[in-house]
Amino acid sequence: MEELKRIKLFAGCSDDALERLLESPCRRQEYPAGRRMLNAGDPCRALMVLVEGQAEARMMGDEGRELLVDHLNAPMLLAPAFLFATPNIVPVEVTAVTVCVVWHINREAFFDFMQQEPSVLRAFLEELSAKGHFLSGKMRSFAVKGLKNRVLEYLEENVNITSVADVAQQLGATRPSLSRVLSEMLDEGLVVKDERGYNTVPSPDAARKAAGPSARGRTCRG
Amino acid sequence: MEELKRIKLFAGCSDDALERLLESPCRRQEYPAGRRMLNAGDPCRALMVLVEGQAEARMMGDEGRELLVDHLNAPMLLAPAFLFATPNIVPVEVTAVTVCVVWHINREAFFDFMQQEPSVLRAFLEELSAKGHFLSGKMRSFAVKGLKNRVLEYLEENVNITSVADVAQQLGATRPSLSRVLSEMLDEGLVVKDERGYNTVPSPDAARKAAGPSARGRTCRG
DNA sequence: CGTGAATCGTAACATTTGTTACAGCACGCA
DNA sequence: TGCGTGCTGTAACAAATGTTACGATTCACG
Repeated sequence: MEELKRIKLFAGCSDDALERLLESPCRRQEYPAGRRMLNAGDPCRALMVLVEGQAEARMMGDEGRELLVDHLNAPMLLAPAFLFATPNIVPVEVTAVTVCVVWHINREAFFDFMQQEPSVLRAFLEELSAKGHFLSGKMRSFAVKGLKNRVLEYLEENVNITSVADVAQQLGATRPSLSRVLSEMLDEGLVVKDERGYNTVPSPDAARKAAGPSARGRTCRG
Repeated sequence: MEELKRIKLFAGCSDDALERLLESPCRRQEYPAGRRMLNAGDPCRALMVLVEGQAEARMMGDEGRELLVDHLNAPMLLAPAFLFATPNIVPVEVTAVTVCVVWHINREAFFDFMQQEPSVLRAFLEELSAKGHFLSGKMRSFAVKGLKNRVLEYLEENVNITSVADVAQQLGATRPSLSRVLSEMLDEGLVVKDERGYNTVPSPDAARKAAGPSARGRTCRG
């Protein structure tokens, strides 16, 4: 239960309330590194709390395409957005990267628990909303942005690109394509490259200067 | 209040409970056809219930690209997934197609209301989960599917394609591109065209036969 | 019956991204 | 040191999609 108290969802509730929740059918499960914890299409009938370890969420597409959707680092919830969905299935597969510890908490017990604990309800709603924000941002990136703009977005939201192959999976592109685009963006002065990998330019002015006056004010797509 | 009772969210709660909710700061607002009801970037501090009319949710991208994300037909909630989000902003713009009537319900009052009414809490969680499902499905389509597969997916989830220009916006493609792809899919026997527009083939066997033996078992990507 | 608006199909070309293949380079290890 | 391994950059070609433009069709309306 000390494990569970580390997650934001349960930060605001009392110890005995949490203990009462754990009297419902729950289980604590360990997964070895590399083990698949959720398959795409699996039903999701329990609240899954990753309390230890790191995992990855991947989405499979036609023709063998694959997308690394998210890095999951404890403590956090797994697939909270699909717990109360109909049909009650997860669209991603979740794989343990390191050894993982996951609590499975009975859904109906958790529902009653939320109704009694305002802080838990609030936190869970915020969690779902964050997921919605995350997913709509991803959708926006893939639907209405080119690869170059996805690269810029990635560099704004993350740190340097140290592994081109890794980031290519997250951006839904192939490694050679991302490598080529990064080379072009280097020429255009949109990114820089140092011993720590690719990164955004230190100052926007430098970027404009490097790209030349003719490129001023345009977005990067040609 | 009779208007509000038509929505599934409030189907399971008593009349006087709903009346107490409406004693909090609420307002009922009418929008003329064509009026923008939510702008991308707007904060979302009230639960918005579309009780009358039809609207559209659009997402803008760089370089003038635009995506028709969803058709909104009363009765339904507007942007429920962002009500409890931080940052509390909506990523889409919502525009009235016909005259629309929208109730704005105080967020905190609704929060307390959910805590007292299990059926409302359950319905709201299901609503958020459905949104998550919807968004992850969209993301999947755009990230790991080609346009032809998006067309097939659209035809499975919807009716015939009667307006190429309309559907192109929903699929994140240009009208000429979708038109070309539809022509190719006609040749390949993946879709049929009649007086009601494009549609899926009546039976999968017919599709395989039309595409020829060499195409058997392959996904459609050229 | 004409006419203008809207929609559609289509063609030619440009841009983006995928595919495949290969060479360079760093790094660990025998 | 020498060798294999993994990651990267890059080139040449293929496929997918965007861009622009034009003609055909339909349909409401005068």
